Amino acid sequence: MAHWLYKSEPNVWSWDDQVAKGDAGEPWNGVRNFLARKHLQAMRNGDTGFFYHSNEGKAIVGVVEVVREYYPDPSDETGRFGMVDLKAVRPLKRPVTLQEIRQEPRLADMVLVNNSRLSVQPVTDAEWAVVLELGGL
DNA sequence: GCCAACGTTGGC
DNA sequence: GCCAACGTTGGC
Repeated sequence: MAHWLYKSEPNVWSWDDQVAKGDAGEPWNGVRNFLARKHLQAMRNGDTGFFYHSNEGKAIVGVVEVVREYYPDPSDETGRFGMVDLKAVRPLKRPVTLQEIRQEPRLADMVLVNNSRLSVQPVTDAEWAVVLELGGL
């Protein structure tokens, strides 16, 4: 099973918003980047990912799961981009901040550190375990 | 609020 | 198919 990281500005779509949707999940729409699309297309039902708050908070705050695989994004007029549905699984006991991630040698290769602008990123199994550990899970 | 980094667009 | 210009993102 693969792992991912999703970035969202909390004033647009926050972890609390995601939790409020419950098990029904919510489309992760609005991606307009080809590399991010590639990652979305590679996702499978049951894949888990981190929910990251950019700008405000700058921290990984929770775990989400893919509940619907890639399908067209109706908000994309060009028809080139799609989305997946995500549901909230559980929050981290404590948020893992970007600062902590930068200071952790085992996370030096995380995409978040090296290409912070990519909105949907792959996370390796090793990185997944380290972040869960830092987050108290 | 600034600015660096990056991805996309469009002219040639 | 290249590359300059532009727009956007996101950390600080």
